[in-house]
Amino acid sequence: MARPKSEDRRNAIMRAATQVIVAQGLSAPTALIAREAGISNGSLFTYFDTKADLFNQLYLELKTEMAMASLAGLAVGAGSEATSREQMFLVWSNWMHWASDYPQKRAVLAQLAVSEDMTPATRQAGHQAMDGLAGLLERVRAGGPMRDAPMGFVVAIMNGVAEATIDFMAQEPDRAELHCQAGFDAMWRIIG
Amino acid sequence: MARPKSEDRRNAIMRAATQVIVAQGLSAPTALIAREAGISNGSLFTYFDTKADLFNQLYLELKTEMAMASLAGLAVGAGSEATSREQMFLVWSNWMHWASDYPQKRAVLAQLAVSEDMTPATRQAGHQAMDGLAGLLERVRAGGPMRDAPMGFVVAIMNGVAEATIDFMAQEPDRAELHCQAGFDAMWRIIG
Amino acid sequence: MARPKSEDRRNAIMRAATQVIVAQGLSAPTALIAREAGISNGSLFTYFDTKADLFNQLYLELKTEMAMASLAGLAVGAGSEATSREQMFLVWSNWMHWASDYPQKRAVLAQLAVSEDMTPATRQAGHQAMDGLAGLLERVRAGGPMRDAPMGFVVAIMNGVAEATIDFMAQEPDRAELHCQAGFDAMWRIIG
Amino acid sequence: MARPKSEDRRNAIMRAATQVIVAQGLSAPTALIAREAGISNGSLFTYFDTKADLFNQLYLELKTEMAMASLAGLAVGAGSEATSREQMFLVWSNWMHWASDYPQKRAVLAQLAVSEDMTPATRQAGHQAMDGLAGLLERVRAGGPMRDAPMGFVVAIMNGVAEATIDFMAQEPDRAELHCQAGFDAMWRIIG
DNA sequence: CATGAATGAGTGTTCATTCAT
DNA sequence: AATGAATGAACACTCATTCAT
Repeated sequence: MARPKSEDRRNAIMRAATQVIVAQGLSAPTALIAREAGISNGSLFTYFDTKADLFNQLYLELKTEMAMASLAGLAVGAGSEATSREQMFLVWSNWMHWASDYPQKRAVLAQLAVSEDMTPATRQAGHQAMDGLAGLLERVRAGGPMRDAPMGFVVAIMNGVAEATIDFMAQEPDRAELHCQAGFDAMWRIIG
Repeated sequence: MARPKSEDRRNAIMRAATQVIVAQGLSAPTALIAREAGISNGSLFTYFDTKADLFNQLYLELKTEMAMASLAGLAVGAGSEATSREQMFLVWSNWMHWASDYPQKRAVLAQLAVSEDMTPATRQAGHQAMDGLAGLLERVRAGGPMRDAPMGFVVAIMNGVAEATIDFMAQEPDRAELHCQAGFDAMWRIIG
Repeated sequence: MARPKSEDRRNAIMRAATQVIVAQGLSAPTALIAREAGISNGSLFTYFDTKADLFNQLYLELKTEMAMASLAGLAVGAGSEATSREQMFLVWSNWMHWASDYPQKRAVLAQLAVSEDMTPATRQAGHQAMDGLAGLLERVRAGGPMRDAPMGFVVAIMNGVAEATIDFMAQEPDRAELHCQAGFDAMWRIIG
Repeated sequence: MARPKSEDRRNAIMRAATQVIVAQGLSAPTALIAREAGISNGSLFTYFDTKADLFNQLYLELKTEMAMASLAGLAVGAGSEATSREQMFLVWSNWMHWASDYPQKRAVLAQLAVSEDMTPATRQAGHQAMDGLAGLLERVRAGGPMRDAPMGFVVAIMNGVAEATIDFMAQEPDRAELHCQAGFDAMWRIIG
């Protein structure tokens, strides 16, 4: 089958896109991304049909990575001893630290999230990446002050608090853990 | 440089820019904005040096308008009889309803806020528009659970909750007042 | 009204397009046409929406010019003393000599005629340019051996003979008049 | 260079090229031709050095096929009983019907004939394919009204009439035979 | 100051051809 | 020889900005 499409190259493009978007925004030329990835400009299009396609896939990949990191260590079964609050804190902490550890990825994710050319399908798939959290969050909400609010509203607020927390952890790295905890407390006061 | 003869024309451009950005995003051509404003494409540049300049000024104008609307009816002196919570709710309610009444302006504001070409100066000035709230917010925070967190963090979280609330008021207009109240309660639980 | 769109520039583009197409064919870059016309590449698109648009207009212009030249001196009224044959020869002679005098225009016309991006509307309009000939040709056909063939067939054959004649006039310029006459005789034997 | 292993593959490419050119014109991608032929895009270039090479060979092949079909049944020796007119009509009829039977091949031939990248050598060879007709045509011309015109001129005119006839046979299939005859009559009136 | 034509750098994408497998 | 990924030149068209009128 001749030279097979290389997973390495695909990843290199993703990595290059992330860096270039951080530096230049979403309007960065595809040619620059290609160069950064060490391939020819034409080659980019054997891996992604269009620039928008690349962006959609990049969004999904980053979102999925973030979700996986956030959900790490979360017991899926019912037999867990941990309280909801403890579980929630685990997720929150994972989330915040992933964002702190990969500020570029998080920045690009934020830009892509508001980009015009994210497909509805992509957004849909992005939400699903967080599905592992759904049950837990549902249980928490049901017993808290927002029990009557729509789930989407709760999620949106949680996201808002999370974004703010991440920003401040980045702004004051020395007090990152403090902010992480403060953000969680705030969030918990809302829904827990 | 711009030495506008007509304030009307400047306003027309601002209004046109808002509409066009809603429809096409920030990459909308200046020529389209000019046409929508009923002027020639060249004329736009006698009112704004560059496209980025227009965007910066538009951002400031919208942000200021939002701030003015939010702060309406807020007693500036210390002699007010209203409690902090009551004052805060007034601001919150004003804010939410401005956003509901002018969804286009709010949408554009949101896009501009994350745009690469907002200058630091613009962002700075944008914050100042909210200065009228500073004292009140300071007082509230000082007595609440986030008394040890930096002010910016509190503001950021409040913004996050506000954005989520606005979105849901728009999504379910019939239950807008409910969501407005729920959003406020959430916010108050965090800082109040 | 600021600098008005200049007819001179438009003509310069048409002329440049003709030359460039002769040299490079229809796949010639628009940038080259622009350069040849002494304008910037962007300017070309203020006069023509697309490359195809330019080609359509060029086709029409050349076809019209050819038609005008061919019909020159043809009496339109019924009072003409000239026989049909004489009138027909006049047209034929005009036609052949226009093609001989402007070989580039004729060559470009031939290329455009078979181009994929000639609009049906353009072809339609192109036919109309020859309308002045319709009545005469109709009369000639009605009295000749092809009286029962569709008019379009007659026209097509006439065109075929004309093309062959033009080619040979160009190939042997010294005997151009001879070939012109021979071509006419051939044509006349078919339809006259 | 091409050292084809399989004549079948070569033919498949030729066939595919014909179909694709009909659908998309000469600017059709080689990759599409390859896919249509059931081979990889790279393989195409082991059979043909360049796209232009493929087109030249395709032209020759089609032209030769058309010539073979046209000359079928034509007695080569001098002993034939048939008159020149009868022989000529046989050729004409063969020609017209080949074009009617293989409209795609004929359409592609027409496109290639005016293509920029037909080499002089190819055109030369194309003419030779018709050599079998030369003697007959020569004899006809010598006794007809075009006896003084160059042979090439006669051929060109005959081609022109033929093209027109083919077009009309295709346009009105019901009256194809009529047009075939009418076309021949016209042609014969010119040279016979 | 208003107009809108002029400018030309910039960009996503295509595609003939090459070459590693 | 066959495959199909890699290459990179090419190109139509856009658009912020300038400038002649």
